[in-house]
Amino acid sequence: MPKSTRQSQRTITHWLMKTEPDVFSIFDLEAAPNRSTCWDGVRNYQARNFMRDQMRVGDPILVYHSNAQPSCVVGVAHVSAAAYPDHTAFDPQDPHYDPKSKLESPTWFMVDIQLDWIFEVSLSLEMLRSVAGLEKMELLRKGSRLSVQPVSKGEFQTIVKRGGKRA
DNA sequence: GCCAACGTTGGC
DNA sequence: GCCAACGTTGGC
Repeated sequence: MPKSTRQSQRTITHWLMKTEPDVFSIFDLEAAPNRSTCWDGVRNYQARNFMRDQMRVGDPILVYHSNAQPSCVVGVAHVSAAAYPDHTAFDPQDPHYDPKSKLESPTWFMVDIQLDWIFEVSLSLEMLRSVAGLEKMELLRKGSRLSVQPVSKGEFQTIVKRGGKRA
């Protein structure tokens, strides 16, 4: 997409973001200053484009624990800062270092997210597969690997309703 | 640990 | 531009 039209028509307003709880869990997010963090380390172009070109401050996010036992949607956050360059790509010591990302023309971007609430009930993939209205959800597609992905408003509301709010 | 499904790389 | 080889993600 040409730069001039990158941000023209916005079609997505709700999101799901994956994190491995062994690396950074929703409880780490809860414990972070201001219950917020920069979402660094995304190294996939489609996911980057979503963050850079579509996400806006305030957009709601489902937080998903991948590589967990079982993997679950665990709570709700929102975008608290729009996309800016991911500095971890510039640092040779960082595991997410990428030499092709230059200070003057960064390849990788990140947003900040802030926790809203943790679900009373974690929602596993197995459970979500049985919920009416989620048949087309990207997360439930076989082979789905996108770490930042769109969620429809309906899907979002259905999931939030099931999750409840932890006391 | 296995392996399917993807994304990226690089030879041609 | 094609595509085989390779690396990664992530459920199970």
